[in-house]
Amino acid sequence: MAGPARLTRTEVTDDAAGAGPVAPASLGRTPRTVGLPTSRATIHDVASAAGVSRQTVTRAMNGLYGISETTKERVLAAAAALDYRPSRFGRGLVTGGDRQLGLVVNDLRNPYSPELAAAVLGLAAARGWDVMLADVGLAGDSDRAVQALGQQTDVVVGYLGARAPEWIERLGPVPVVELDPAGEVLRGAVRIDPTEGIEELADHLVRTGVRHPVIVDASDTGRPSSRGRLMLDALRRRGYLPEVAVADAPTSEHGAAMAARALERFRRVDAVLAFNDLMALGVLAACRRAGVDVPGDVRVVGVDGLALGTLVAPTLTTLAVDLDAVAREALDLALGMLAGESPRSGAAVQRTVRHRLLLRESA
Amino acid sequence: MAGPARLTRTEVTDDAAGAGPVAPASLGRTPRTVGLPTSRATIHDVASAAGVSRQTVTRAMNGLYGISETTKERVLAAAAALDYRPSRFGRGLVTGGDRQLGLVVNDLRNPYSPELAAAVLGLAAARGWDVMLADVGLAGDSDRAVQALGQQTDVVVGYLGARAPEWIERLGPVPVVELDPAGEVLRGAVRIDPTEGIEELADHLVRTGVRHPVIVDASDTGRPSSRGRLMLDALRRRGYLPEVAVADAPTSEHGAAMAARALERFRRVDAVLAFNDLMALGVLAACRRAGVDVPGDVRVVGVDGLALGTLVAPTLTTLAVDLDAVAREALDLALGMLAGESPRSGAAVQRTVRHRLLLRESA
DNA sequence: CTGAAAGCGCTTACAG
DNA sequence: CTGAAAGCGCTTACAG
Repeated sequence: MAGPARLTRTEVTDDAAGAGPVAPASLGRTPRTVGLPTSRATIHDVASAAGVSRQTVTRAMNGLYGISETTKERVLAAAAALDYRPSRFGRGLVTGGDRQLGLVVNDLRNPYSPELAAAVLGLAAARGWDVMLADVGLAGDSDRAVQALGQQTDVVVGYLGARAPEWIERLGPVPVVELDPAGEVLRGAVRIDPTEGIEELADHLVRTGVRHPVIVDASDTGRPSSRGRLMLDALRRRGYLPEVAVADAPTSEHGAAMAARALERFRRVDAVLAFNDLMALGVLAACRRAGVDVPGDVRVVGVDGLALGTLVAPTLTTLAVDLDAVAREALDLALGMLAGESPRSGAAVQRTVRHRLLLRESA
Repeated sequence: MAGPARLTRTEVTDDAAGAGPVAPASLGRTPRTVGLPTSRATIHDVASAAGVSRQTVTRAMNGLYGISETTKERVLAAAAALDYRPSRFGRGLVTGGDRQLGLVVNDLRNPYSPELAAAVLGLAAARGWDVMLADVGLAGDSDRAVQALGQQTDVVVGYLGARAPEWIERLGPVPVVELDPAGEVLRGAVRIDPTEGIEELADHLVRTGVRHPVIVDASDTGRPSSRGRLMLDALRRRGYLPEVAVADAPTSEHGAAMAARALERFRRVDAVLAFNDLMALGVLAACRRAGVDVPGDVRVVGVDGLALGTLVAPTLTTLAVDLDAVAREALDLALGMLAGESPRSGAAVQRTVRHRLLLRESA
């Protein structure tokens, strides 16, 4: 595999600027019309340029009735000449503006995030909402990103993780719907509950004759995750004594490494339950390298139900979460909070979406 | 593989509302304080509730100097009691507000989109910009989505595809930077040019002794894409006579289907160049099913450089795009246009980022 | 068909 | 430390 080579070679073929001498600071902005202010044109500028009043400009710009074709054209021409763009603030102040939804994801590079975002975006678009996105895994200053989101939007939905209490405090009165909350629910939340799915899975393992399952877990505390503990419980109740390995991050690399070690140490392993699909993909890779057949020798199961799981061979059996349902419940909750059903100091409110066993080829 | 089972079972454990009798319409919103208007509280409401003037409220809310601790506390208490949130429009009108970047992606479920979005988001966050996202592949009404984006943001960046001219027209004076433009550049654009990468790739195929390459292309016109034609040219100039198959969408399924057919019809195929990584992943799957070894029997190459390509076996050789560079050039261009370097009627402006051969295991 | 007035909710000088 | 005034850029009634 090639190393991280420098990929960039950028050629600039900038047709417009950069050729002539540098203009003095006061002329830094190309003046479109002599004598015009350098800042953005306002409705006022257009009105005086076209020789009409401000509300005539409004009529022309917004295609309203009650304006003659000729004045309309004159106004539009003036607007175009001035590069006029109505201010979203001026307009929003009087119209109320579009509803805006702030979506917090943890890392867009983790394939789970875009699948969730797609679900939220689709639903939001259908309702005429705009969506502002913040990635707290990517942003250097995630505090600022979250705060900005709160200021620019009507409601915030997303993965707040361990810092939820702090961020919710910072967000103040903004309605917040946490997705898959880690701790206590302060405002609104959509829980994603694997309990039943794990029971289904455990039954499936028994049914298919698995004898020595292993759990490849992940958590940043070093101790098993709650999901991992549920898996362990479900297996123990069925008479299994599974090993549990805990990685400090749920990446495919960690999944591969832990699976490789498990295969080496416990020759009789015949099933691996991974914390999520990404780790399970790593497990599949490790099996391949070790010459272990999946699902013949070892069954492999992930959690999340990513589309990604259908692109590999064998395709990945998984505890799937219906992200459209998560998005639906989240927006529904958010709308309710916005309407005042659960004010700031009101009781927390939550919904639950359950994982479901999605049998594909790997188990 | 399991069919599209219904994944959702949603249980509502809504703690707050829905228990008591339905309130009459006029009381639909829980009144926090008797006699208060049902709409959102304004700075005015807080001022009169706290018995101070509006700018004292501003001071308290924004943590400014020149306010006594006691009045500050009183104001903050009143604000909390009223669930007061400063209006983004009122504030934006006077402060100018945060810069906002509108990002247009084509389909968040295609792994290319989130990788691009992550790059743009990271850069935007570093500069203190907010990002609004529109998915024109997902949105029912993509026209509305694009227009809304133009109204709410300072600049629009993204994949406009075939409808670019129409949307740019609709966006009016909003600075627009197209990514990988399909047609003529009307405003600003970052081109992604595979020419050199394809030459590199063709040389690599010659060097590794490939004799019978096949191109698995995609385009919605039925005719080869420009990328496909470049591949064909490069191979012909080296004495190859490659078959070209054109799918109507660049999906892994199509990649698999076309590869399967090619492997069946042309037994001597020893390399497949796919339109993109997603198709190449399908090609890998088809090879596996056909019992064909990659890269031993057939070499497989994609285009894009998705992280996904490292999760499969063998890992995918690809013509990679440096999306951080794309994002950087796009924001740079956008900033320039915003500063007035390329006004509406000015010359179009563009940059170029080149693909680069990224050798992994599959070729 | 067009314009003078009022006001949306906030902040920024400026007085006191 | 606090408030009266002005104004940000727009639209919505209301007159003419």
